[in-house]
Amino acid sequence: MEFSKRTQYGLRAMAYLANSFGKKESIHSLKEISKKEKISFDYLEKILSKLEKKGLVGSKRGVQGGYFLNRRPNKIKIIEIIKALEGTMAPVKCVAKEKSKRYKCPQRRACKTFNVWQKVQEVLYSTLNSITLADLVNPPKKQGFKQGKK
Amino acid sequence: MEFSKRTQYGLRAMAYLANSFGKKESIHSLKEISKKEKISFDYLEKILSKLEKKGLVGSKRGVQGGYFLNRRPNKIKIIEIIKALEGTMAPVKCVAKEKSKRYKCPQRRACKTFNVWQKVQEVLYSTLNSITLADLVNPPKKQGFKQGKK
DNA sequence: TTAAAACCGACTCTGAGAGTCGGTTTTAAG
DNA sequence: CTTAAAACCGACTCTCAGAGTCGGTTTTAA
Repeated sequence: MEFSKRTQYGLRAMAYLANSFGKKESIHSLKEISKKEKISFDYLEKILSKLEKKGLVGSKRGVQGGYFLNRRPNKIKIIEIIKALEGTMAPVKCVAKEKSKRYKCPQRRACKTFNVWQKVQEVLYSTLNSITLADLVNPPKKQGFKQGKK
Repeated sequence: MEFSKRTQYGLRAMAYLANSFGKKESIHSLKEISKKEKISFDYLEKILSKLEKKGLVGSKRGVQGGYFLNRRPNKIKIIEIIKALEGTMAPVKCVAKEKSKRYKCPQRRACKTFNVWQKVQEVLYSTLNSITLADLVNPPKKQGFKQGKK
């Protein structure tokens, strides 16, 4: 039950980009990000490429190019990033919201554990749906985030 | 970010045992459980063995033997089962409560994402800490569980 | 005495995750 | 117009934990 490195790295990279959003230099090369965040250059590339395809970041090719956020940090929910990289937010296949990821086990009807997993998903969802990149860069209070509704 | 089959199976088996707790036949053989829950006999054995070592289930050897819950279902929290099988409840290594599972990454101090993972852990913890096996066997309401505090 | 059960360690098999590599295209700057 | 810095892309390897199997040992009720 661990989030993949992919997701962890991706989130770090996004936070990095968010940190300079709106400022003078808000576009950053792969090289820079990977160096600063100590993430393998080649691997990070795949991650950012994925995030780009999902429309979360934009890119500019050529000299002076790099990546940047496509939206204001407070408009990018953490759950979007995680879903983009993890594919789903489901703790088990049978509760996946995405049709393609879901797997309905034969004994679904009788399954006593279904509700637990559903609850877990719900709670994860509502939590990560209520935090944005802006909250990371500029934490709301001394610690932690406020509880969000679905 | 999926819970392992191990955990999923384990929870199902526990729910199965909880279902007959207190009744006439509250001890069940591996063979029976694996058949009813459609889980590989050999694999389930390893799972129950683990749960036994953690004191969650008891066992009786020999003819007429089997497994049974060591405590009343309402005294067994879901989080205990998950921790026993998953090892930890941490979504990433750096927030693991268990010293042995924790990994403090070099740039911890500057990490903008730490709080998110901590929040996720907190929310998972408080959720699964508030649900017991009894809730599975006999769901509280038409659906879902009430929110629990840490 | 027998058969049903838990117990146990060692083994295999597989796939996803993590990371690497080589080359192509785009583009700002000199 | 040339060069170098960057994104882009597909194919490749490598590893390990998870999932499952197997063969044998011990315990115990009937």
